[in-house]
Amino acid sequence: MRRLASELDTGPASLYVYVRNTAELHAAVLDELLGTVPLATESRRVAWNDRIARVLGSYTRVLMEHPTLARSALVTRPSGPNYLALVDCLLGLLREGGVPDDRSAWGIDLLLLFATSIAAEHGTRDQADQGPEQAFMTALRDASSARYPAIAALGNDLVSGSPEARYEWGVAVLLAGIASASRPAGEAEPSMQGGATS
Amino acid sequence: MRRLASELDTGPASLYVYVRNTAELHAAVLDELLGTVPLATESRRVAWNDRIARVLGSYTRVLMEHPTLARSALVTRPSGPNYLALVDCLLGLLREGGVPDDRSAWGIDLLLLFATSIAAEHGTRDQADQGPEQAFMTALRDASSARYPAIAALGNDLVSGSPEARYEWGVAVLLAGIASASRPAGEAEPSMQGGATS
DNA sequence: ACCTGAACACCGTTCAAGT
DNA sequence: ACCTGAACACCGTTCAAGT
Repeated sequence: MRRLASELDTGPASLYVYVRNTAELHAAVLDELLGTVPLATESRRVAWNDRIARVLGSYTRVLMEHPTLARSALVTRPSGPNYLALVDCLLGLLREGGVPDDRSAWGIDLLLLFATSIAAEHGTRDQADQGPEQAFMTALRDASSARYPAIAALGNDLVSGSPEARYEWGVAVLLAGIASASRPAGEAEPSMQGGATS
Repeated sequence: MRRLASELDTGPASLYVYVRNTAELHAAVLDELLGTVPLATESRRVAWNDRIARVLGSYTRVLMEHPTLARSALVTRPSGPNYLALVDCLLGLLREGGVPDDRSAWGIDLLLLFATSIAAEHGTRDQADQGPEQAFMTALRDASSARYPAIAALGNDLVSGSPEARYEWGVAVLLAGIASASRPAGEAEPSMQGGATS
């Protein structure tokens, strides 16, 4: 807020004429950036999974370059026009892939949550402290096989693979799971003791 | 920092003798809290998926009650003894379910990322402003069918279901996907142009 | 009516100075 | 050697006062 204000040569108070708080500012900026992600309406002759992976990848890349926005998007769900267009595009691709409507409705949340949280996690490390992911990795490597037998048994598998390969695999896992896991029955109409309503 | 310091009747500077920064403090507190999650070694005669869902649910519940820690865990990957015990337990359950080692090695990350980010997202809303999830939901409902055809086509499916039902389904999706999506070949040894190493 | 200076109530972190 | 008061450099948000 203060940085933006001084960039605009005013006091921070002036911003509150246009925006209610930081969350709303973040949401507005993010939606503006989302205007740049290409929605895969162009590419023909590409499998629907790959087109989803591509669109989701663009979204992830935008958030990766702006980790603050990713973290913000995680707590304040975006709902700007460009975000809705992204959702619409992904829903269309899932339908194209023959995923049943009720499954893609919930599945879209999973895909976007995954992309957003990966970006919030891995987003540009400011310092050269190489991140705490590495600390976790070495903790896994050094884990005593007496106390943590399963970790020790897995060995190098746990720390293998580039972040990119893991990301791609995550998307594949979600798509496979969304296509195969059926939704619980009787959730269309919330029950009398329902949780989401009111 | 300052709040904890004044709780301890000192200046905030004193804390830096025991802890390097806020992230490290958060990690230490979280690991302490994780000491309370019951690791499913007890329950016999329950399907492995359900036992995973149960353990992951306990983890999620802890984070839900401490949203700040959830957000912190998302950017600074925990690596304390109790977190490692949780990872070890989940790996054991996946193996018990017959999931191949290389898949469960990467799958564990997906499960924990999902739980952590759900908690960061839904964690105790401080105010009574009912959260921005609701704003997104109504945005979906009001989406013009001309601009967002796929959203309009899905209709009520998009906004159906309690958060709990969606969470449970998310875990099911991940487990189904992890079991079915094979890992990309040739990732065990990073290639010469590999990304994770160095 | 529209904008904003100045203040309020906070943060995390550092470091020189104390015991 | 171990601890810490006080300061530094920031935040987001509000509101009375200005034009």
